[in-house]
Amino acid sequence: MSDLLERLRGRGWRMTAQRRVVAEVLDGEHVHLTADEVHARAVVKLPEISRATVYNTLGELVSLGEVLEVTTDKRAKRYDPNAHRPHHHLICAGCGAIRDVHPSGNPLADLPDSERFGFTVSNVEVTYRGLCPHCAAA
Amino acid sequence: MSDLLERLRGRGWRMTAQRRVVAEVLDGEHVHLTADEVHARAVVKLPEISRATVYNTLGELVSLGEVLEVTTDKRAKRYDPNAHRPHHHLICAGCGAIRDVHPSGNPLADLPDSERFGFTVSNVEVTYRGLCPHCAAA
DNA sequence: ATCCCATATTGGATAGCGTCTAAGCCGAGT
DNA sequence: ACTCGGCTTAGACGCTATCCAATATGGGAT
Ligand SMILES: [Mn+2]
Ligand SMILES: [Mn+2]
Ligand SMILES: [Zn+2]
Ligand SMILES: [Zn+2]
Repeated sequence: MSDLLERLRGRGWRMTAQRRVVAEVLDGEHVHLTADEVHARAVVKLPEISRATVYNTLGELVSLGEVLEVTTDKRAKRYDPNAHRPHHHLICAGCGAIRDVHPSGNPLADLPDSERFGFTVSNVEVTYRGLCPHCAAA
Repeated sequence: MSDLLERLRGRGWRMTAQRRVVAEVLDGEHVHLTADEVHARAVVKLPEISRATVYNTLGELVSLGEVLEVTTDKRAKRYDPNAHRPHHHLICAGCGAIRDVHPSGNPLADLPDSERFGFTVSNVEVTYRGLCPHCAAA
């Protein structure tokens, strides 16, 4: 993701201060931030950036395949900068902590043709749920 | 799910016209309805039922393990009456159609200890995405 | 059959998250 | 420097879900 700005420029993106700052926030920590969390961090570097622009930019990054959306519940969507290494997620039901995980095996191969109903299946998301060590102790 | 009312009564549920109607709606079609879709169908049989009661009842059925919540995107949660036979979901990115699927293999077993980070992992959801035959043709 | 009250229901207010719009701004090619 | 199509902005808006205080009722007790 470090050369994200180069790739985006190469795709004809007009480079603006706002887009640069959003990209920097995502590049900074490999965590799963909500749009408002991204906005809060962006405001530190560019105080006048608006929520709408953060939403717009995140949406574009998702369309370009540079960032993944993670929808784990009915609260805010989260944005995952780790789009280039396939992985799944492990979520604590107590505190909401999210960890990247890399299971062995390929769930796509586990779906037989007879269970595909003629669909063109292109993608699979696996979400493990449980309790983190801290929440399990409580 | 046909003896759902019996099971609920056995658990000390106070039986009301509203709860009966919500249960009947879920029992009727094995599809994945939103809360408002459940409400729309319930109103046909009990015109004065409120949205709040539908939300309350669905939440209770989820707590009791009789119905599952399916969160596939940032639109409305869907309620799955097929809670007693484990399965996963296949979703069309075009029209949003949802199908139950039964993959072979067990994704829980595919998550090695080294990828569990001390979590107590209790549950796994798999969501396949693609295009249904109709949307793939368009 | 009637009473009673803990529990359920109700409509409307409220909140969270995201999208949209109209007006002004600005990057970058010329 | 000029120009213009794309970008940004603030705030309005929409959808989904929850909360609330007032009212109604299921069903055990009498
Ligand atoms: Mn991730
Ligand atoms: Mn299902
Ligand atoms: Zn936790
Ligand atoms: Zn479709």
